[in-house]
Amino acid sequence: MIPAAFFERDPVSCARELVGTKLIHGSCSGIVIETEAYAEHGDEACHLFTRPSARAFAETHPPGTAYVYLNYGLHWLANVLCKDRQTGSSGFVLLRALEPAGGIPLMKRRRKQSDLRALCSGPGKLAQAMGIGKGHHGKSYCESETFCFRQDGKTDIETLADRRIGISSAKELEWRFLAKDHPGVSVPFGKAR
DNA sequence: AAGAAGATCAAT
DNA sequence: TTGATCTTCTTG
Repeated sequence: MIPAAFFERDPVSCARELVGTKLIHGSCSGIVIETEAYAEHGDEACHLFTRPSARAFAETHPPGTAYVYLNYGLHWLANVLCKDRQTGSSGFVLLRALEPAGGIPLMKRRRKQSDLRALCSGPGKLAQAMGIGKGHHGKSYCESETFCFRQDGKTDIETLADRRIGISSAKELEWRFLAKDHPGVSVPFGKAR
């Protein structure tokens, strides 16, 4: 499994390098094909800028912890907490899309959706398909083989940087990372508004 | 106490 | 393009 030391860096590096790894939860797994970085400093879109509760969370949890929250009252979104060893500053990596790998029948049931392409092609869909929700908030991705990242994903992926999706501030930062030409991403390269 | 905004998704 | 649905934060 990827150790907590991996997340003791800035969130942009973590987000970029998570692309191509494999996310595991129980019997389900998928190759990470899209992520976004959110940083404590210089990023007004980050919850660490807008939400006191997120700052408290970052202070009381170690790097590699899941930060899971409900968005629009409907969708759970899964993040990983990062803390730079050098600077001490924090950030999050939002998991935005996977290429389904294992446990696909269960993912289809959770999503009520049989089209492989539509299973994990967005942060809300990904969390729903993988069964990640409220109960995972505060759990470490680095302590159990049944909830973690592994390096046995894909090594031949070319990763591109692009603007982030669905935010109203700090739109110019190219902190979304996606697998080049992959059909399973939430929004194709260059189509972010 | 009440209002607004929000890292989305599926249906129209 | 819109409605669904609720938590968090801000304002009064």
